[in-house]
Amino acid sequence: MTDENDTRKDDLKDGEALALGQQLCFAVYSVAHAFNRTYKPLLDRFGLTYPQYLVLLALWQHDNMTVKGIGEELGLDSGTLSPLLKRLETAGFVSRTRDKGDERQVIVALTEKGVALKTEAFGILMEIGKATGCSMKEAAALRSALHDLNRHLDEHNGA
Amino acid sequence: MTDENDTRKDDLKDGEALALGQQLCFAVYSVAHAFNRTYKPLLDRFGLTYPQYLVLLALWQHDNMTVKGIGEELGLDSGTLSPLLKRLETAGFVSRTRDKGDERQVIVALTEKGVALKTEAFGILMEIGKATGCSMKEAAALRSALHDLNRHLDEHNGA
DNA sequence: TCCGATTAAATTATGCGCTATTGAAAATGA
DNA sequence: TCATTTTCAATAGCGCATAATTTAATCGGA
Repeated sequence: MTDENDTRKDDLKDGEALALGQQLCFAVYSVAHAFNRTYKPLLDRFGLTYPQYLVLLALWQHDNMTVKGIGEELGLDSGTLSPLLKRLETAGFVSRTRDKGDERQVIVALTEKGVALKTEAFGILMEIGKATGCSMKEAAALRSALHDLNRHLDEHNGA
Repeated sequence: MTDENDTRKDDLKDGEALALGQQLCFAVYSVAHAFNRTYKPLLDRFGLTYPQYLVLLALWQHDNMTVKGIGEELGLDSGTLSPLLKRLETAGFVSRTRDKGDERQVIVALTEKGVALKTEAFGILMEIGKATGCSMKEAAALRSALHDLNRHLDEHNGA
């Protein structure tokens, strides 16, 4: 599959690029699923899904965000977030109120229960870091490589 | 968030483990989405979705697989695959026939159109490898690190 | 042979994610 | 001022992902 007659230097041969792109995207795909499966049993105790947890993570770092702000943070749009946030509201973790100044905007804020969950979740979710089986250094390097990859893909897409 | 009084050696401090696990899982989550967005416009030309493409990739490497076999390859179960394979069948890329020997099993095979797509898709999907912006070496290292991570997470889950 | 257990696939229900559309509120501009 | 454009959120429709249930076929032992 990689026997193309392409002898360019300083660049990927076409076949290699194809094979590698496939392997890389599939590896990312698999790991994303694996993370999901790892988090699920832990989050089930709180009645949370993984993306819901990501939204709470964002709010724990910076409370009172608009839907758009959360979307930019996580790379999601309102079509995904609106129903998700309603479920978080129903579950009592966040409140959704229209901004007085600009009534198009919905401000999402943590409730007391949502703030309390941060402390509660800390102890339980800690084991994920250990489940990765990585040393600090490895994990940091991997995270950095993923950020670079993300940036390149975004450039290729959006630009 | 990381100011725990934990001074263990040779292991992650709790706070660091939490922060890193979060950053790592979020980075993977983001890159998976980014890959999806990158592939989508290319696959749209063939009327394929990303997971459908992954199924075809598996079949291009090894034709005539059972649903279970495909599921093991991709980490998906019949709940995901059954409707997906029906759509691929409707689109004319694969055929689904019961095994003569064991009628519980459904053999998924490429049609002529499905085989032809491999050649056709090659040229178009090649640019993904380049979109990663990685050198061969970087990509290979990243893929390897992801495989390790996947293995660790799987061990942590299934054991 | 018959009965129970196991296996394979499909089905159902819930939730995520994207796109496109809608509708309302703001900002812009003649 | 009034009309156009832009922005933000919500909604509907499609497809993926998982768990739980259902149905059917195979295999094993009495």
